[in-house]
Amino acid sequence: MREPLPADMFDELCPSPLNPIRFGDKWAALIIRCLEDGPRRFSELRVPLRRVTPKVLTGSLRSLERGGLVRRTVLAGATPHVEYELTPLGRSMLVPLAAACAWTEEHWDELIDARESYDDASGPRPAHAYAPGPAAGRPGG
Amino acid sequence: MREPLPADMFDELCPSPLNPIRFGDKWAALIIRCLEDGPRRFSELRVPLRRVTPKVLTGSLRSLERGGLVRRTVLAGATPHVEYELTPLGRSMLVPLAAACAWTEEHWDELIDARESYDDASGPRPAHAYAPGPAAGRPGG
DNA sequence: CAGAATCCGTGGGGATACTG
DNA sequence: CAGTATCCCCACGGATTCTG
Repeated sequence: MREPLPADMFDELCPSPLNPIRFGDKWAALIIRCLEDGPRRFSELRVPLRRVTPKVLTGSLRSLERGGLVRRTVLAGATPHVEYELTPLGRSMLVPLAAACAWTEEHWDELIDARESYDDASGPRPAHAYAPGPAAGRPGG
Repeated sequence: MREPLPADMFDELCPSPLNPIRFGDKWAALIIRCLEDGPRRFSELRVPLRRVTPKVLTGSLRSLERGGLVRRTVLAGATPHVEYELTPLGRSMLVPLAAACAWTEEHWDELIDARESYDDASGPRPAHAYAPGPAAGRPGG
């Protein structure tokens, strides 16, 4: 709740297009995990999410707020101070999110192998190699 | 298993951008539900998924195949005959999919209300009305 | 600190028409 | 029947720069 978020909270291949299950937009699931232990400031979020530009992070947070999953609070004071926290609705989403993460973790190797063998088989092909990646992002792990 | 898929299997607002949980691309979750009871032919899938153009349906099926969730089988014969079915991996995905659907169904009203009040509050605003819809689709119901 | 403004590339996804 | 082939649009998301 009070510990700062670790900079290496997520590894570089996260989110991955291999994961078919996605919560919100590309970064939403990661944001939700960052808020799991209590409210966080914008700049706190930027630490584990340093690969996300401020514009994109803001957009993602606005989208979560719009969906009722996150509440944005402007604290009074001389300098800007904004906190983001999960709403009860957002918190309830941790359940299916955990289920999705568990599934992904359990089947990660199969997902890798499946894509590899598909691409091996259809890559060398001359025509109709048609291989559109899924529009998916890896939620958590 | 043998009953044809009903044309009204999904309602028109499905998938909906209100749902933050998404499996694969826009139509993947619907396809998976269509395959739940056994293998289906391309034209069988087109009945409940009649709003999806053949090109897009093919793309979605290829993506599922690439991810190892669906197997495509060309049956021998004079006229083209292709079947799609869930792999064990695809079938295992029914579990988190069901969890997601349950969550969505349970919180549907809250999702609607949240967006409505957000848009009511920020819509009339002059500047920074910044309201980017989430890149999400409604999985099942 | 917490963003906003601007520019821009990529590709998902729809419409339409055609084919082995 | 089971797709392909084109064309097109625009929303997502990244880079960069600027500000109350």
